[in-house]
Amino acid sequence: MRLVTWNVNSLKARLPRVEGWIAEHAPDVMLLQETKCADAAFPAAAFTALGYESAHYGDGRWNGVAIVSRVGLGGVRAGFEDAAPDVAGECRILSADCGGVRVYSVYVPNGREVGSEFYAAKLSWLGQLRRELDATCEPSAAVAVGGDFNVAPEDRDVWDIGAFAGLTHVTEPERAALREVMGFGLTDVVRLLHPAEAGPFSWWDYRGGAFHKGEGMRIDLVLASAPLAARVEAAFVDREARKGQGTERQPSDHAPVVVDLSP
DNA sequence: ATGGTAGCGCTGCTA
Repeated sequence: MRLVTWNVNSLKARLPRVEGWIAEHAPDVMLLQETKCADAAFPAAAFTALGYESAHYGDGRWNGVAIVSRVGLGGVRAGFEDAAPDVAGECRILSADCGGVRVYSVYVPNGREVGSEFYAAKLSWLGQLRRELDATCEPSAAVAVGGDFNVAPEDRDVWDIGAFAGLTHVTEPERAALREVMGFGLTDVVRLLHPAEAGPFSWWDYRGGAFHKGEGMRIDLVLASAPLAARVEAAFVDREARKGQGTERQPSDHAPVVVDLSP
């Protein structure tokens, strides 16, 4: 089973690229983030035409998450089961059962500035994610939590840690909150299969030619429970999908993260 | 050089 997570930065703007990527890479389950559309505008028919079921949770201009599957799609839950008041109201998590795996598509808040109310909300959201897992699944089952975490787990997951002094995505509280999520019993499977290298990065700023300068970050993750992590045959970032700046159809600023699982 | 790009949508916010 091929499981993919991809922050598409507007599904409307990216649909041709997403369709093309599906045709070329034949994913079984795709976790999408930043669809930037309302449920009524979600292009479900485009996925149906390709042989996929889909579910979406979005309310308009920002955020929005989706799950697309050709191996079944049931038990869909939009949002947190028990949303705390400080994390309610944004469409950032969607979960479902696909091919025997409980999958979560997550879009962690960016945090904006360290110390801001948005930064506090990001830490709170990650805490809520851990509680969601505790309440809705078991680490002994096949569970995958994939998405844009907006946290670089280690210093080597950014191009130059010196450039991040005082900035979000690399602070210890963010990393500690991510570790709390993983403490549920989840393994970062790209890191599992790439134990010694920097990155591989999954996001590059649109500005300043960051992609071509290698100035990226690894913030899109697939976290798997132990039974699922044991099935990982490959885990990689498709950098090709980040290319094509200046062409008619722009790429997302994120590349797909691909995980291949044995039956 | 306090910039830059992309998306949404029409003014400025978000990333």
